[in-house]
Amino acid sequence: MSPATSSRWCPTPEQLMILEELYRSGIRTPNASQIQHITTHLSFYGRIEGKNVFYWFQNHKARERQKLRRKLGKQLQQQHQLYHHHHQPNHSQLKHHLLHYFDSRASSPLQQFSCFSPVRFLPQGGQSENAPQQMMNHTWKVNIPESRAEIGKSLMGMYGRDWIMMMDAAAAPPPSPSCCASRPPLKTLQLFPITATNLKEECNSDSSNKHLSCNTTINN
Amino acid sequence: MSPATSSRWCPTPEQLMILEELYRSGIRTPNASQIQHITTHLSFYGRIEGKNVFYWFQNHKARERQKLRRKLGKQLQQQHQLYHHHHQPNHSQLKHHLLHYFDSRASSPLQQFSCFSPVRFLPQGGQSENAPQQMMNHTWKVNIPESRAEIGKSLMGMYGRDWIMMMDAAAAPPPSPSCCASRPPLKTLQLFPITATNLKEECNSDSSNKHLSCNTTINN
DNA sequence: GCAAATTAATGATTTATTCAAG
DNA sequence: CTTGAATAAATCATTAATTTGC
Repeated sequence: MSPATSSRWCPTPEQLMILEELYRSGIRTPNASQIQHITTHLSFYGRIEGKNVFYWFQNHKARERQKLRRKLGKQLQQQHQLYHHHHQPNHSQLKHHLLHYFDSRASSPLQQFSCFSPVRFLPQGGQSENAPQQMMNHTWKVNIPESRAEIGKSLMGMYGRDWIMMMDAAAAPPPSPSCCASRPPLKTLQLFPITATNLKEECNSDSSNKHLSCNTTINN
Repeated sequence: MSPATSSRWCPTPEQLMILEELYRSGIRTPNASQIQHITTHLSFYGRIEGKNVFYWFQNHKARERQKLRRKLGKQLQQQHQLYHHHHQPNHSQLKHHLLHYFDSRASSPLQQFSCFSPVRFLPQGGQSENAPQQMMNHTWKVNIPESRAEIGKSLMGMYGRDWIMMMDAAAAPPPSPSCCASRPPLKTLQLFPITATNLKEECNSDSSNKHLSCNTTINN
């Protein structure tokens, strides 16, 4: 029960706020670099690891989706029994269409190709171009001969397209590992100069079929 | 299309054979150490990475399961319409029971607790106790201060319980990276002195309910 | 007020499904 | 058509809210 023995990550309010803001700004499936940066940044507010960020986005996306799914289901059902009793336009399918909003590939195409752009917040200034080699974001085919002992804790994310490898960003143990350490708000505000492409979250029924038609025509 | 650019791993026959043998011997969900060892060993027969091993077991387990599922489904259905036409004993549930064979936690309990035992094959002799620190299998809370540049390619397996981190075992580039490089059989035979606990693969219908009862009574 | 007991949230794992190379 | 790779869905498990009886 001691905070050091706590088996799972307990996000501080600041961490949570930032994560949610990033999510709102369009990030759904951060890749290795993004996770690394986010983790580094958030580690300032408390202990955190890459996997926590990874999981958080995965869970949050899934749960927002299911929330929306439920809401839409109820809504459509209601609408249905109010108006036309027959001639059903296949609700589940419509729901399915709408839910494409949450697909990481479908949403925010910008974030798929620019590695760092969505996470422009590093408090140490925006010199993210100065230390690119720390990320080794290009290949996982290098031969590291023997220095096994100093691997980092690293992440295999069967995610971003290739397996992400990154050190745990939360190297510095924060002085107050317990939750709810309310720090000064800091630079949280300059975090999101992001061209939020297509978010909208509480999606309102329309304009989603374009997505789908695009998707469905691709395969088969 | 060139072997260096090939987008996905193409297992050599030897690699495949060994993997299947390991699978038959009871391994379903190898943990970090096991993946590491397997990868190291298999890398002798051709280029391979930890994630390949990881994926292979995942896919193989899933597909054996679905194969069995289909077979059982057909079989039961057939039996059903041959004999008693009514009084159905809930087939889907029975299938569900049988499929517990494939659950990594349910099967081969030995492999869950002994890290190295199922993979006792290291060709360099069984001195696996001499270099334990290369695996860092105890904690993911160490601080690696700055040596980011020499991370390995590492794996985050949201698998064994904690995130596995391991170097890619296939450090040495094999002379013939193309598939189907038939090497001499080598020590493939001394690989499996494993106490195969409960395998049986082509499971024959009975004896599976114990599993389930054990599982269901635990939670709730 | 305050713990024990319940319930709700959510972090972490595992399984199922889908995509796409060959 | 097979199967390696990737993603989404379902599930498990632990922590936080909340309720309840005292």
